[in-house]
Amino acid sequence: MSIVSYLLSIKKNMEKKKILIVEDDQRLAENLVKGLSEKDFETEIAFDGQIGLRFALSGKYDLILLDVNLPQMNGYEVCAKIRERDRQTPIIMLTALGETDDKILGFEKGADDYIVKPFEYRELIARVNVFLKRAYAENETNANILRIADLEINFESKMATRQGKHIDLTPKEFSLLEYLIRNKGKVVSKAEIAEKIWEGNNAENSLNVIEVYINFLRKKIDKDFEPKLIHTKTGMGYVLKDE
Amino acid sequence: MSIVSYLLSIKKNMEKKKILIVEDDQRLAENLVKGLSEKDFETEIAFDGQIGLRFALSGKYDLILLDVNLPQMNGYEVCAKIRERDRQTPIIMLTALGETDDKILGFEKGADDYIVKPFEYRELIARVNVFLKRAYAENETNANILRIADLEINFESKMATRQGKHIDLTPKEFSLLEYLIRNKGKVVSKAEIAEKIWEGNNAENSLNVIEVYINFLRKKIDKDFEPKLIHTKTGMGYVLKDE
DNA sequence: TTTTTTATTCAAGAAACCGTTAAAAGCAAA
DNA sequence: TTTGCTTTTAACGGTTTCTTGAATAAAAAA
Repeated sequence: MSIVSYLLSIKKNMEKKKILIVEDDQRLAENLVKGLSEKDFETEIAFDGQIGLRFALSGKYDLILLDVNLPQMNGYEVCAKIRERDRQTPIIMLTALGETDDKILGFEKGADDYIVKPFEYRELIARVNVFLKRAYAENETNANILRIADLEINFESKMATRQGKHIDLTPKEFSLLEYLIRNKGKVVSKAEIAEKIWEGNNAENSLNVIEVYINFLRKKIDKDFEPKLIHTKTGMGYVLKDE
Repeated sequence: MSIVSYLLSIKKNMEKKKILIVEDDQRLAENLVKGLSEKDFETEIAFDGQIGLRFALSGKYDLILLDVNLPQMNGYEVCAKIRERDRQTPIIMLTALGETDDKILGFEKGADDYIVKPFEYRELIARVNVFLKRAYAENETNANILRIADLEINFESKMATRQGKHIDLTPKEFSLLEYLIRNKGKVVSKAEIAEKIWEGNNAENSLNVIEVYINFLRKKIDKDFEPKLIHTKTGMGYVLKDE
């Protein structure tokens, strides 16, 4: 399989990737949005460093484009603060400064790449793809079974089994459980779940549907088994863990 | 922990990383070896594309530096052939060609980065570190953790542990403790805490809630342990320190 | 030492959050 | 259209978390 068709096959399987653009130059920001949308990325813009940081920490982006010269808080600072909490999400710095010292500073603060303006879109997009491809490849290592304790889900049959017993799941139940397994050990907030599984079109109020679905899942995968796998962290979210 | 000290701590823990240099310009190749050895990398050189490819496929390298203009087989071809077998190992292309088209071609063939000669060593090394850091971080479930003495808080599981014992915290307790740890060694006033953790909407009078929460924390993280970590500076505020 | 200020602790009520049920709404195949 | 299944909404009770005020204790000032 060629690299190109490999990339295409990835693109097809994945939901749209979300990119956060932190950039105060409105014209440039809009151009970025346009360029990235054409390539099927979802984008959001933050016009200053402080807002950018807050957005970035929401955890809903797959990659962050970060300008250096920003109002409120400069890009290096934003980058460092993001990295205090989140070492995962790729950060590409975007700036007019082309001096090596500036680049080194960016890398020291935890940036993954550093693109000097003016740049060509094609290059930007190529670099974005490098990091997304890697991030994606990591998770997808061996294909179609995910496990935790004696519970496993199978993507081909869209079924779960626990202690070898088959469990039927509806599509929503399946994707919720998938999300929880992919994040096992990590507390995921209802906002996060709404974002990823309910497409974010949920207003804040209607997080109740998640509670209901957690309840469905518990009945199916925890009720008749030990140990319980779904745990509630009141005020924070849910975790799937084996304890 | 700062990004820099984090990187250092990784460096210390890991065995030397092996880098393959595929480059026919002998002078440049030797300079690369020298520059990288200084930073504690192990290197091997291949002077043409075919040999480079054979070395690369041996799977023993952590990263590959790949020139484009090579005898026998050019760098794009080598890159493509490596990627047929191995999607993992990071490849950084190294070339005098700075045209966007060339870069795009490199990325299409599966390169991860593309550095244009002449370049500064510091930048090269920074970029090498980006990819090694990521490759390394994957394996180490490198959760985001803050520490002081034998106490740590984990942002993923939203739990604290002291002397290896798990401690459950409520959301407010967690963010208060986080704030104290981030400011360890520094006396933080109740006004400051109110501002950051209670959103400042508290009038001055009701600082009592903070005293109550400090008390909650003490019960959970200090009561059964030595040494005490939360200290009161009457009239000034609280400090978290190890003494 | 006494007084005054500041901090700790406790208990109880308020508020926010979660689990559960039932019923309505949506949807697709028969 | 009817049927059967999935998804969503709404309501209510129970639980956990948060806040408050008052009593007690400790520290600083007089």
